[in-house]
Amino acid sequence: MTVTINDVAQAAGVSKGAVSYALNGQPGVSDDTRERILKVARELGWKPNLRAKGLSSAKAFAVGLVVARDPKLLGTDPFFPAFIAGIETTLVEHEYALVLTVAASADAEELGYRKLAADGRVDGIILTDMRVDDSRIALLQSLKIPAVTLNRPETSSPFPAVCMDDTEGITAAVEHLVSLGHTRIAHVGGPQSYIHGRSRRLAWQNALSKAGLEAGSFIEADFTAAGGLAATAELLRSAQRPTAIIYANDLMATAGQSYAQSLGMAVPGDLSITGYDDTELAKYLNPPLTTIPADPMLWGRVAAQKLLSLLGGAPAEDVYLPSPKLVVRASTGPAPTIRHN
Amino acid sequence: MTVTINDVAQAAGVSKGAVSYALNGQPGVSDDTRERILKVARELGWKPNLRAKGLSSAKAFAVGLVVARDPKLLGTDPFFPAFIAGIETTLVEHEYALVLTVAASADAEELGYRKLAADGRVDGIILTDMRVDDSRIALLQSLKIPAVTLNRPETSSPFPAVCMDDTEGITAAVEHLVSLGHTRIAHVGGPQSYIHGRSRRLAWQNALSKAGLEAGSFIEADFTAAGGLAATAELLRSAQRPTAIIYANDLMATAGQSYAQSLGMAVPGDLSITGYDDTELAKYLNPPLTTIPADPMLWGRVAAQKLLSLLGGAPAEDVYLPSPKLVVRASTGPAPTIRHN
DNA sequence: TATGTCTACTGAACCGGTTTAGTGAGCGCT
DNA sequence: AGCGCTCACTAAACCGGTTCAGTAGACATA
Repeated sequence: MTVTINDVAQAAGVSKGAVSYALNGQPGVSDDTRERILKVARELGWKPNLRAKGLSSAKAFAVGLVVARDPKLLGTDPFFPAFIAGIETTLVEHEYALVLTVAASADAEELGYRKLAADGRVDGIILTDMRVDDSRIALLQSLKIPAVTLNRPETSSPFPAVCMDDTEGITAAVEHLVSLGHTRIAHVGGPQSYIHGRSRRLAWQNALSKAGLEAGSFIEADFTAAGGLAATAELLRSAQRPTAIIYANDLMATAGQSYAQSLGMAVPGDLSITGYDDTELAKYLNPPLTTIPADPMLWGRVAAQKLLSLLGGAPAEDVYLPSPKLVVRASTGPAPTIRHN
Repeated sequence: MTVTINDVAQAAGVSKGAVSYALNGQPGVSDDTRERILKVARELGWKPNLRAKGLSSAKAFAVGLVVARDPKLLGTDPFFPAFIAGIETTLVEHEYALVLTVAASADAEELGYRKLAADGRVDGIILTDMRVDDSRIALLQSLKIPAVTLNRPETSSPFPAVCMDDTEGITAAVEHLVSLGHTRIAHVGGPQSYIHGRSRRLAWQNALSKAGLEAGSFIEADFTAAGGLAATAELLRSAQRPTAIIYANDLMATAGQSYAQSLGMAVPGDLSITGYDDTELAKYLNPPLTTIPADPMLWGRVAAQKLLSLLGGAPAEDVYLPSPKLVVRASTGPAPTIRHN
């Protein structure tokens, strides 16, 4: 049936061991013999059996990703698909596979990691959506499974981090709005338990104070359209109605924009809006959305590279990716001169 | 270190074989012995080694999914994430894992399937986005790997199909628009090389003729926002400008709606719009989008169930899921009485 | 009592690789 | 010539399960 290492050994007139050495580039065979073995293997069309390799070398040749999201909301998340595509571009080059787990609850998430480890499904894991005080770091340490994190967590982590600074983009958004004359710039953020939820809020806050403006209104939402709408409604209802809102992602921004328009407000005439992610839809909205690209493909590609090199024994050094730059479109404009409230 | 079957055998005072029989519920051991072995295994905290199991039983305990999409557009696809989540809900219950491959080109896609098979990474595969004359069916047959397909392909396929009829929803959309007085109902479809691209167009076409209307304008787009916009532009430019457009997915509908609005048209005053998918964003748009839910979660769950039962030796019978019903929102309304063209 | 059958189990082969221990040949050195 | 060393390779153990062939003992049957 399928050709095994034994067939190759027999055909080449050597032992299994010699074949193994020859094919793994290890010493123990002469150059002549090695070449002969390789030739025979090629002729026979031999492919190492991954399962056998895995058993004897205690490796899985796969990396894992656990996506913890409400499955109903997962479809609207522009990050993961592209992120996974990025991971894949690296993995295919190294004969690795991606094992994906989706977890709906925190318990399921932990179980997901435990199972991947216990079953030896993966050799390493990519941790995304880092949280403040993230318990997964200790978990993976106790499971003795290597990992890389997206951005460096605040708690000490032995795992290398692949970092992409989001403060620069948010800061640029604030400065852009300030230059347009806005003074009431609100922020609709993601959950503050996520470090990217926090860092975006802090960047917004700092940029405001740097511009000499008083603290703006902040509402903690949840990255969903529903949450973005609710937050927007609350902001527009308030006495100190903002003239611009910086959203922590495009989805909330889009929902907010639609909501404002449904109230009869003009965007950007009455309200300027910025998002984060630069989803494909952003430039096709009416008006097109000013936003900050997240480049999840690149992030995935580099994270996988880092993980593989870590598995290969490389030191656990952080990687820094270029900060994404603000993309200005038509959802931001000069601050209204006449106040509507 | 980790406890193996040998440890259990030794502790229970029996042979490896007996332990294997006992733990797999196979005959060959008495009830007394079986119970004793199970007890010892439990006490020792034994977990079968998946790699060893895989090697000796020639199974991977995993199923595969190859997603063929332009990675840049993948993020906007609401289908896959939820579909994958659905698959997962089934797999976790059966100790199976999901191996995900992302392919950017047709070549990469075929290579993806070949690799999954050659490496024995998976025991079965779920085929999505079925195409007219889909070469993957023959490919998987030649690779001797079981599969299930989403909807039944037109070419003969030995694989069970998990079917969700989309014609009923599209038909309902046409009828809904007809009842609102529309007579020029256009369709912006997906690539006609996909069976769901075709079936939606045919459903639209048939519903029109059934309503006694003349054939409407059809434009083949590509399920992307850019494509939706371009198609909409073309339709609105034409002499026979439609008063309603049925889009094959929400993304194109959203882009089309924004475009029409940017031209100063009112939705639904001047133009009624329907989508397909019922993405989370749909109900938060301005106006909220009339659309047809796709329920990818359910689809994924059932597809995985079907695949696992197929792997278990069950016969390859098709499964039929309930047809999704049209969700009417504010993007559809009475046909304009005064023509703008 | 001799024979056959069944049950309950053992020992070993097997899956297809990796790795370790061991061996014979060839070589340099004294 | 004799010693030790390295090189190139083999045989076998090993990873941790499954499964097949064989066997001892209990029991029924003629």
